[in-house]
Amino acid sequence: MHATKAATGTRLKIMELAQDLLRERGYNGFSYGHIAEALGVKNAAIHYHFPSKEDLGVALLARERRRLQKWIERKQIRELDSWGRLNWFFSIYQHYSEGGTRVCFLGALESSFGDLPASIQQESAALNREMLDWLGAELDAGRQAGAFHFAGEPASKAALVIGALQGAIQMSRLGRPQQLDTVIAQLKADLQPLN
Amino acid sequence: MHATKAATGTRLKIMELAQDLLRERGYNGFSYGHIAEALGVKNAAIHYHFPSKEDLGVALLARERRRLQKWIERKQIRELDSWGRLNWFFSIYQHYSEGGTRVCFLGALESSFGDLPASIQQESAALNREMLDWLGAELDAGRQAGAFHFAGEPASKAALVIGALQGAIQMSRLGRPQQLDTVIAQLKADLQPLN
DNA sequence: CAGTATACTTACTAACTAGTAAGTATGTCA
DNA sequence: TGACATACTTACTAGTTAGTAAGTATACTG
Repeated sequence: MHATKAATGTRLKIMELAQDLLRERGYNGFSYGHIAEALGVKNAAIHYHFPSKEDLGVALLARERRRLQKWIERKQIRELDSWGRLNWFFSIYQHYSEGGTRVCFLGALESSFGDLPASIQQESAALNREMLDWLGAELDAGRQAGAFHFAGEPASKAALVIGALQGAIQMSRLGRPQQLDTVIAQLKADLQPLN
Repeated sequence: MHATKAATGTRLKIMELAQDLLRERGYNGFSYGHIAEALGVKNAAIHYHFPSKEDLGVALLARERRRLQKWIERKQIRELDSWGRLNWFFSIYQHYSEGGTRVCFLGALESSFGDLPASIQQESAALNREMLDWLGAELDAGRQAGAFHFAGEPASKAALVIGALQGAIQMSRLGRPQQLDTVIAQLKADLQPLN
């Protein structure tokens, strides 16, 4: 009596591999054939678990949204201070980067946004909104507590921070693997209280 | 006796259209067929001007690099003050965005970077380097002149700014067309001298 | 033991992809 | 006038794509 079907684990393996391929080559850069070959099965096996590529994309984004919510609600995270939670948020992107070989979900999807299925566009927008909302509230609370310093609206600063992380992880692939860490250090310096 | 062949202008039209498609749908999201159909010619006509898709991509990036250099060297730009040049740089991205429908060149290419031809990867890296170098020097000079205020290395701040612009232009497509302007306003607020 | 669900494989299709070879219309120039 | 270059078209190929229909092996279940 499982919550989700995972008898042989193929479904999970497909998702893991698809996620890596998506973040390495973009939505139009990977095929069911690539996944099938890497897993040693036929492409029809992938269609059995995810009838269309759209289903697979939506499943990946929905899982990432669930993960983000779980992370946010986790006791270990909630017990950290403002800087601790911010560093935890940065570490998500550092993990995404994997040494400058991959980008984050939204960065991988946005560049081909124009011909993405509507459901994937919607899931992307929802994930983006959830990240912006969380970080905005976090920056707001941290500034009120004196942990952060910045001008303007928390929502604007949150957009800047997430945009910078997304852009930096992409730049890291252009022969500049240290770029993400550099930008994170700069973001932290810019948020430092004045004295 | 022309510098470049442009008798009927088809070559130029191809580049304009390819640039729009690239920035709307990514490198793997547009085909010679799309360009040919929109121009009312056959796909072989595109191959006549650009034998391979790689040639077309390289031509687009090389042109963008030339444009950036010309812009930088232009007298009108050189005569502006630090904030004037920075605003001019921001306006490039605002123009790129076209109301939240498209992203910048590097953003469009980086998400499928893994399976891009080597020559396109190199041109992308060169364009990125040139932008970072210019903005880094600009921020350095502006801070020394007292026009800007920021902590840390100019190169790091330049990476943050360009990353934020690249990320924000992508976020603008996720149902948040105002996101680029919001981030630009925040970047400017963060660079403001303290008193 | 029969029936059913799961997790596939085999074998296929229609559409699209970049790219090519050969032919043609038009203009330029000696 | 004739040779040549430019800018295409026609007609094609080989490979890849997402997706489907029908069959099969295995395990569970009443």
